[in-house]
Formats: sequence, structure tokens, C-alpha cells
Amino acid sequence: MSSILINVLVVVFSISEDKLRVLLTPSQLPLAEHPFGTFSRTMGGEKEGGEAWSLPGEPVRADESLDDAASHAVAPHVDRRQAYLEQLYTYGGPERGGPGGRLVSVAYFALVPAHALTQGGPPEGGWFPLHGLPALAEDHAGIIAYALRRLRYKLEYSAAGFQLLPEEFSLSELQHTYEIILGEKLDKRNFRRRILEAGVIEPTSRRRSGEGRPARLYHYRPDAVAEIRARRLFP
Amino acid sequence: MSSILINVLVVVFSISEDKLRVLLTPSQLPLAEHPFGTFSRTMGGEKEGGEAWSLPGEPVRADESLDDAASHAVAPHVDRRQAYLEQLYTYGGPERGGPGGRLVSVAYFALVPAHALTQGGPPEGGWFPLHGLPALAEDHAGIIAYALRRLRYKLEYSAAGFQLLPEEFSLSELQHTYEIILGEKLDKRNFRRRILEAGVIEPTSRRRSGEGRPARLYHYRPDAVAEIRARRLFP
DNA sequence: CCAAAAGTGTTTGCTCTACACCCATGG
DNA sequence: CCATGGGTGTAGAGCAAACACTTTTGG
Repeated sequence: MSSILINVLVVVFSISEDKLRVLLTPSQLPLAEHPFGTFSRTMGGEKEGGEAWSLPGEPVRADESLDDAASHAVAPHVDRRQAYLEQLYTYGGPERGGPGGRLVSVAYFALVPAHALTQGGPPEGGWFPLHGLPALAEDHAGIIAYALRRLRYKLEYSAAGFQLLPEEFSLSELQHTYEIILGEKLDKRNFRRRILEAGVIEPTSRRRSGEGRPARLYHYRPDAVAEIRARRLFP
Repeated sequence: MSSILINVLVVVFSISEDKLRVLLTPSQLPLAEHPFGTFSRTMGGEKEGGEAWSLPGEPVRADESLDDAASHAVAPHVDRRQAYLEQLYTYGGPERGGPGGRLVSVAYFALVPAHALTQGGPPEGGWFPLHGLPALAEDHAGIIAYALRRLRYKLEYSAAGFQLLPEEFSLSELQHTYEIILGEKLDKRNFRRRILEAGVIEPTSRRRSGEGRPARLYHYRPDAVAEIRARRLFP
């Protein structure tokens, strides 16, 4: 009976140049570090036999929690403020992994504000726009698609978008973030009313000057209740 | 570096005697079967040093998927029709497990109709009402609480309740199921209108006679879209 | 014919949506 | 004073909630 290996994979979202992007690493790199050797080899899916890209990941060490492992997997790419992390799904089909053993991957998604990225991006790997991903290893394309669905869904009933912005932000910036992720224009007045009624952000006394009238800055209320109640099918 | 073991745990819900119930097994039993020996020993939480109960679970074998492992874990307790299974969350704190090694548990929840249970319940273990659970091993109480939250939430935006009923059922029976799980009375006319508008169940030509006027029977439409759209925070 | 459960519409209030103009600052 | 983005309210439509009586069968 061969053993089963566990790693975490993280779909790290960030916004730059008005595009929602995902962090990818070349398939070989993070795997070489693994104590069991290369266990997540590319298995078809790439267009021309070339290099496939992978989601950043990390084997789970015996003394760390899954959440910690996910944090560590993104740590090299994120600066001061901690990324928002949420467990997504665990992929464990018997076909996953390679000769080194079967692999179960606990997938997370992360939201990191652009300013918190290490300058110029990670040493290896890069930020790819969601529409324009390279060939991906194994089932990673499906994992990204699922993460995007969850992210969009999350935005519809919560105010999670601010996790992609600096600590203080204007409502226009927040709306812009939502529009990029949801891929549609939103009404300014309705957006403002609803996001404020949700009560998860509150105004600061600061304003930001730039072009035009200065914008009031807002920040997250850590004491807020996180989620707006979804439409109930029954009363 | 010690290895990490993986199992699945399943929160199996069923309704009997007008109560929502969860299947539990005595802590020792299923663990003895594990190739690595007892790795999920009771760790505090039980009231009087007595036996703690556990969620049914099963180690993940090298050749089966996580979903299959979850199916197998409930298979001894369920009859013909397959239980509805959904992956819930993966618990992987470093404190989990025991001397045999660290344990990562992929939790599922299952809905099984009362008629599909093996008569008289499983040979060992039992169906406990949610309000009246015995002392539970490890973090299992928290897992059950989370499963219940997910189940209630699911009912609010889907018609998942029929998974706890026989293949054909009346709308009154379905409403009764919802009331038991949500813990509140529902309006009969609104319930019927909404559940039918959702389009996931449809009438059959059969009726069931009993006390009073016979009820039209309904069944699930397997081709239906599964989920009603949640209230969008933004247009 | 009586008891028991099934079945059926309408009105009211609220929430969502669409929509256009004035404000404050920097250059 | 002009260009730029920030900020604000309301009317109409669609959806959800509350509510009571008639119908069908078995005993």
C-alpha cells in the first residue's frame, strides 16, 4: 500500500493593470523542493509539449496546519499585509500525482492587494490575466475556474472586494474592483447605497486628492458581520 | 518526518420520528479496521471519561477517490438509493490524530432518506437527534455544527430537502422536512408556489391516500438546474 | 356527514432598478 | 474657469409576505 501525499494549492488573485490576475509558477520549480521529489508532474493539457504552469503550492509539513501551509505557499509573493485566504475544495482523485505517490491537494483561494506584492512579481512565475492563461498542469485549470466562480459568488453577497485594495480606498476604487471581477458595469448610486448598507466598511476622516474632487476614503470594519443574508427560498 | 494520514468523515443526516438525526459510531470501532491502527483516539471533550462517539469515517485508500471513500463510509448504513453526498471542508490542524501519525480529515455531508436505511439502524452506532448529541471525539462536534449550517443554508437557496424523502413524496411531506431542518413553520401556499417555481421537482400522475384528501406525489427532475440564484448584492 | 389533510389567489408592502445633475478640487 | 472624477435622491416595477376558505377522500 503506497502512501498518499498532501499539499496545498493556492489560487492567488490580484488586480493589476485593470485585470484580474492569477499567480502561476513554472511546473518544475516548486516541486523540486518537495521531499518526495517531483510528484506533480505535468500530465497532458499543455498545447505543444512545452512547459506547463502550475498553481503555487506547498507540501503540508507534519507540524503545520493546512491554513499555515497555504500562507507559506503565498508568503514569498506577498508583502506586509496578510492575504485573505479561504479554503476552497480538496481534490483527491486517484489519478492525481505521479510515480512518487498519489497526491491529495487542498485548494485555497487568496485575495491579495496589488500594493502588497513583492515588487516586480515573484522571482519565478508570473501574474497571468484570467483570460489569457497559459497551458496548465493537471487539473489546475479547473481549480482556477472554480475559484473564480466562488470569488464572483462571494462578491454578490459580501463585500469581499476590499481585500484586493489597500487598507484605505475610495468607493470608486472599490466599485472598479467589482466591475473587473464581475465583468460588468455597475450603477454608481446603487453600488454605494448597498455597499454602505451592508455595513462592512466605514468612512475615515481622510480624503484622497487626485484628478477632480477628492474622494473620501473608507476602510474595513473588522467587527462587522461578514456576510449578507442570501435570498431565502422560504420565509 | 512522519507521514500524514488521510481519512474521510461523513456527517450523515436523516429524518426519523420528526427529528433531524446524525449517524454516529462508537469511537473505537471503525478505527480498529484502519491499517495504521488507532489513529483517531478520543482527546477530551467527553463528559465522564466514558466512550465518546465519532462521525463515521474511513481511511482513504490509494486507489479510491475521496468521493468514493465517503460513499464507502456510509455504504453499510444505506440501502438502495445512493445518498446525496457533498464535500464540506478539510480539517487538518497539526493537533489532529494521535501517536500513529497526524490525520487530515476530508469531511462530507450526506442526506439519506429514512426508507433507505438498513432496518433498525447500523449494527453498531446509532442515529442521534441533533439536539441531544452524546460526547463527541476530537473536533467532530464542530464538524457537525458546520454541516448543519451548510444544510440549512442549502435549503434556503435550493430544493435539496427532497434528498431526505423517498423517490415520490407529497408537497406536505417536503414542507414538513423543511420545517424540521429549519426549525420554523413555513407558509403552505408560499412554500408550494416557490418550490414549484424553482422547477426542480415535478408532479407524477400518482397520488397517495391516507387520512384526508389524497396528496399528489412529486419527484425530482434530474435534468433540473440545481440552484436558485442567490440575492445579488449588486445588479 | 364528519374529520382530516390537500389544494388554491389576491392584496399589500418592500426592495430592487433605472436614471441625471450638482459639487469640490487642481491646473 | 474648465476639466475631472466625487457625490447624491426618487419614482416605478417586480417580488415577497401575509392571509382563509374550498375540495377530496375515508370512516
